[in-house]
Amino acid sequence: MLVHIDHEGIRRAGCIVETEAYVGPHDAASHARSGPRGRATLMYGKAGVAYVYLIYGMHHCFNATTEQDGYPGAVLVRAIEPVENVERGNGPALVCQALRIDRGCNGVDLVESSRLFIETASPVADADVRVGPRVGVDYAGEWATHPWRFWKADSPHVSRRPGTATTYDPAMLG
DNA sequence: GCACGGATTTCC
DNA sequence: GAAATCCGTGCG
Repeated sequence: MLVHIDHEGIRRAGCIVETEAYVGPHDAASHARSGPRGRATLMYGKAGVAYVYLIYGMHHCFNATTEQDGYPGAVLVRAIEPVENVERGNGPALVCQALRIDRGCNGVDLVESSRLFIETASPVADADVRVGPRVGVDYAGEWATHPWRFWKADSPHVSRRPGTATTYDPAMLG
């Protein structure tokens, strides 16, 4: 569950039901593809940090950094199931809109922070996880076909996109 | 310095 | 199917 407490102390939260992984310097779909510069610098830093960026000049996307310090990685939160003071969050930009997350949250340590963090609430069983190609990264060639999008089966809160679904196999993760 | 396009959403 | 709308990246 992703939790954000805004400037007025209002707590908003939702269970994460859809994510995408962006891993490694060679992932052509990742912002880290151009090296540890600019906004992607955070992806090269330590894990557990909020990476929030502006997309299409008007929408925000929230990521949590992953992997070891020096090796780039992040998980994009694409959808949440409303839990507290949230109406809808079926899409990366809508997640940020619903939780009032913007670039002011960029760089926040999700482990240490008391205003933006992730809680383990009701984990999704492996059997309910669906896997497919990432969305909106067709420009990335072969990397666009990697099955690095994960969502909760039959959840009405995942972003509405046509997607080839396979079941999740924990062994597939290297 | 400047042109180009995007990890999206919404409306025609 | 296309617009809305900034900023990082790439190239000069």
